[in-house]
Amino acid sequence: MTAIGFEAHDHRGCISDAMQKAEARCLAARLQFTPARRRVFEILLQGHQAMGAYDILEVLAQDGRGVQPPTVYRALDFLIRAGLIHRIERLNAYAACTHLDDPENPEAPHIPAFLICRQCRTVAEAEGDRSAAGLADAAAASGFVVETRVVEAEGLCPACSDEAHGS
Amino acid sequence: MTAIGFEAHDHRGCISDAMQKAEARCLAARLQFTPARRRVFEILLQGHQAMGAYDILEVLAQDGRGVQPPTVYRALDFLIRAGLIHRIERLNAYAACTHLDDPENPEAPHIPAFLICRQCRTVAEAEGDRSAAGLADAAAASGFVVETRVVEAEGLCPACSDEAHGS
DNA sequence: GGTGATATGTTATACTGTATCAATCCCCAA
DNA sequence: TTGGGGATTGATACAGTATAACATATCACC
Repeated sequence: MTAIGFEAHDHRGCISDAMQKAEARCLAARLQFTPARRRVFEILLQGHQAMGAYDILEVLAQDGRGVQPPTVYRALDFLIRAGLIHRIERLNAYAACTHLDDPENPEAPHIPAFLICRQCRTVAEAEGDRSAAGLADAAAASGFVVETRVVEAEGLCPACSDEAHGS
Repeated sequence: MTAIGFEAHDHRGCISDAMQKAEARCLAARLQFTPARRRVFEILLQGHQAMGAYDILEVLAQDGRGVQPPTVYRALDFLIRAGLIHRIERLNAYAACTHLDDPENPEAPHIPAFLICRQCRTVAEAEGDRSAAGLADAAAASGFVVETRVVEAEGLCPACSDEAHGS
């Protein structure tokens, strides 16, 4: 269970890697990875931060593109359906998926669990399958049919936590 | 792990029970359970459904009270801090807590997990401590300090599921 | 009775998301 | 080549969710 996002890494490579994987994924699934969608994905890759739809809108505006909310929401919808990004319910925000690998089974949407720093908004993504086990039990016991899950924790990331302690 | 909400029960008794427990809890914690707060809690107890803040506002309006959004949000904030209700992130909605018991340790906020029916909006609340275990592992591994958690599953409750199958 | 903390009233506004309809693009078959 | 149909984008307007800011009132407590 790795939690990318709180560790130093080659960010430029990380972005281009993700873009390539996204390309491959859309190609394989016959999804149209259009410029607008590509750009929104790129913006979300810039930090490992959650961004609101209107934050993205601002960046797009700086590009000189059309800047209506539906444009952004459509791109976000697409990226979510394609499994390239996730919605962070707690923040009403969106973050790029950091588990684009899985060449074996690219279709299977994983069950993500998020660690959200309330201070710097950095989001780390962990596999949440184990987290989901308890839910599955409760659901099974009551006859509830689970379709989607949300597992999120909010708190302080290592860096902001250190800062807070003045260390 | 019981999931109240999908089972038949004495609803009137369920409401008055909850009100009494809430009274006791606020008294013990020296919190002011004012009429406005009491009324909002009561409204949320009416169904085991999640209600939006503006849904509650409508009901309050029928009472002939002041009907500004801040009134409702303040009451909701209070009830959440008091542990009497929970916010359902997935729905931007609020639901009364169904685990007001725990006379041993009323202070300790439990970790709730919700089963949300996307059709009838009924919300069942299960203990989510096990669900949180996986998250705790991931957090510990990366040095993340968890403060709050969100564990929610959306799907079909037994009744709506049966309906869908035309049985 | 005075005082400070808590709670409520009121107005305005910010933030988040969607409905709707028109225009465009692009693949592909006839 | 042409045109038909699905998917995408543009653009306007609006719906739904939440909070800022300031004034007023209430209450516990001294």
